[in-house]
Amino acid sequence: MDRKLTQRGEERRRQLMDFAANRFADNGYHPTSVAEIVEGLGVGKGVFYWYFDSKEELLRAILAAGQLDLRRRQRSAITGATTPMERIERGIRASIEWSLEHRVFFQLFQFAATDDRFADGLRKGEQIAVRDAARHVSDAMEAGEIPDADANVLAHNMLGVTTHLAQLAHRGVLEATDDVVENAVGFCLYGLLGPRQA
Amino acid sequence: MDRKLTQRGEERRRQLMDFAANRFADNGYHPTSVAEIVEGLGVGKGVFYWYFDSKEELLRAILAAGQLDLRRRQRSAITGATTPMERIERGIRASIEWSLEHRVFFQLFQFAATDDRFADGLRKGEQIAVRDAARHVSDAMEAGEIPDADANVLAHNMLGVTTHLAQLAHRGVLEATDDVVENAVGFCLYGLLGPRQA
DNA sequence: CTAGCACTTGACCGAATAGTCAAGTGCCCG
DNA sequence: CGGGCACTTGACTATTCGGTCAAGTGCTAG
Repeated sequence: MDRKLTQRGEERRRQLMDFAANRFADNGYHPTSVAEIVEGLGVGKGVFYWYFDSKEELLRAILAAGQLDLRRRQRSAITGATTPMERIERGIRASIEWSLEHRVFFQLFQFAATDDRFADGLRKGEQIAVRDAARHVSDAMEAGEIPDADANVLAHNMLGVTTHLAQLAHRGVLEATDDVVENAVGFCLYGLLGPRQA
Repeated sequence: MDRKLTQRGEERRRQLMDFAANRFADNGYHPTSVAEIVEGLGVGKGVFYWYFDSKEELLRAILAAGQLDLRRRQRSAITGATTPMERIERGIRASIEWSLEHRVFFQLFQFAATDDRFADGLRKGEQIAVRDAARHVSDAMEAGEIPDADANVLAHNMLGVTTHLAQLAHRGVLEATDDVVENAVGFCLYGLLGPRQA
């Protein structure tokens, strides 16, 4: 759906995405009906289909917006870092912080990863972030800061740690205190460092 | 639902769980209807509701069966290990192997974690496994094999790595070769080892 | 052989569901 | 002021959903 939107239209579209994202995250994508969304905003059903072709397209739009925001955060986090390891550490921290701050997006990502209709879209964004991280890992290897290994797998390992931590925090299993975050960051960095040399 | 079942009844119940688990994993829980399940087995709808109170209870039963199998595998994997670190390493390997072998269960776990209706049930089983792992981590700390830290968080970090690895493999993002598994295991162990002492 | 219970059938129900559309409303620009 | 387009309404459709149930069928124990 690409329609000419006035400022008022843009605002309405944002409202729909915002409200739906919250309902999807809290109640689940499938159990949340289009009727529920428009009722929540107090508008007619036609409004929804003026802005989106389908419920599926709505979620895709929400996911894309989330990914864009995350990528921006990651990029801005590593500017100014001088060494590859510093870039990696800042990237890890930024990812954890963003995930903790954006519960709704994060939970939507988690769901989307389990549904083939949305997983492909996610993969592309994830791949970009992972490739970025893997590049810094490679740089660190070339600089002799860490031992050689498969940079891509290592990047994924770190993603696994950060993702799981955010999941736990959002599910209330543990509180994401500074200590816990430090622990996770350290786990990643020492996992990267690998066998103690000498 | 607890009903007296003959051998034939047990078999039918198993068939339902088996078929449904596959459909749930491939198509999603919500998009898979009870009608689809009974049609797939070529039986009437009443059969389904003879064995399960609801579609929700069916998934819960499937999840419980999967968790039981995983826990058994983990327990048997660490018997015979002599040191805490050896128990940890064997536990990690067992978890990865099980997750790779049981794609259907694994994907169902992933989905269930995103849905409040099922997440609580999962949590209990996960907590048991994590507590178990955390105990070995604590033991390793007391034995001086690794530096002191929050054993629970460390156990969760490892779970994050193994879970993410299995997810990637199932999504076809990367092949779970021996090298990749070794890399992940090493990442966990060195993450645990932490700062190089002297 | 028969009584009883485990199991099966499939039509049926009310309550959703995603999505459509003809008929507006109201803002903005010329 | 007036025409046109962005936007909104909400009744409507066709379909599907999870779940029920009265009426069987067929195995098995006595």
